[in-house]
Amino acid sequence: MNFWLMKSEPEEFSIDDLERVGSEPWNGVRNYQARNYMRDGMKRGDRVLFYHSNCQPPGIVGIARIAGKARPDPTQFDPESDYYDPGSKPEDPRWLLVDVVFDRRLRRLLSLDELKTHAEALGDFPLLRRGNRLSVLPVTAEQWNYLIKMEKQHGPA
DNA sequence: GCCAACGTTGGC
DNA sequence: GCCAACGTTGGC
Repeated sequence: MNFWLMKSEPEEFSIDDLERVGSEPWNGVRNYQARNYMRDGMKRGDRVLFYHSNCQPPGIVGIARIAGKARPDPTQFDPESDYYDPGSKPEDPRWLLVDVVFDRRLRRLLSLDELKTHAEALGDFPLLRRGNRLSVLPVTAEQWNYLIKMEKQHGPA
């Protein structure tokens, strides 16, 4: 089993939305590296840290699971979609999605600010890398366990 | 709203 | 294949 962090802007799709719908096709990923993580790295049952980005405060808010292996993202073939890609052929889809299933909310927000204060313990945590903009990031088992321990402790004042 | 970081595009 | 221009992300 692998661990991941996936970003979402809560104004677009929040952990509340995921809890309500239960499962969401993660469409619209149009970055090759993120696609490759989904295609090559994700399997049914993988665990996901659900991260709220571009909001105040940004941070990890919940946990989700991956429902199954990546499949073609239908929005790439829809001319009406913001994610339409006229260069992608149905017989050779360029873009993939995975289905993300709600697991639970965190007991408390693990804010980006707080995560930064644990940068040393987290080691090379991709979210904290300078200039990182990827919406799908790998997380190690050690980082996962550390973050879950953080969740169970009291946060900063 | 600003802007640093960085991916993509397209002219050459 | 280089690289300048441009677009997007996302924290601040």
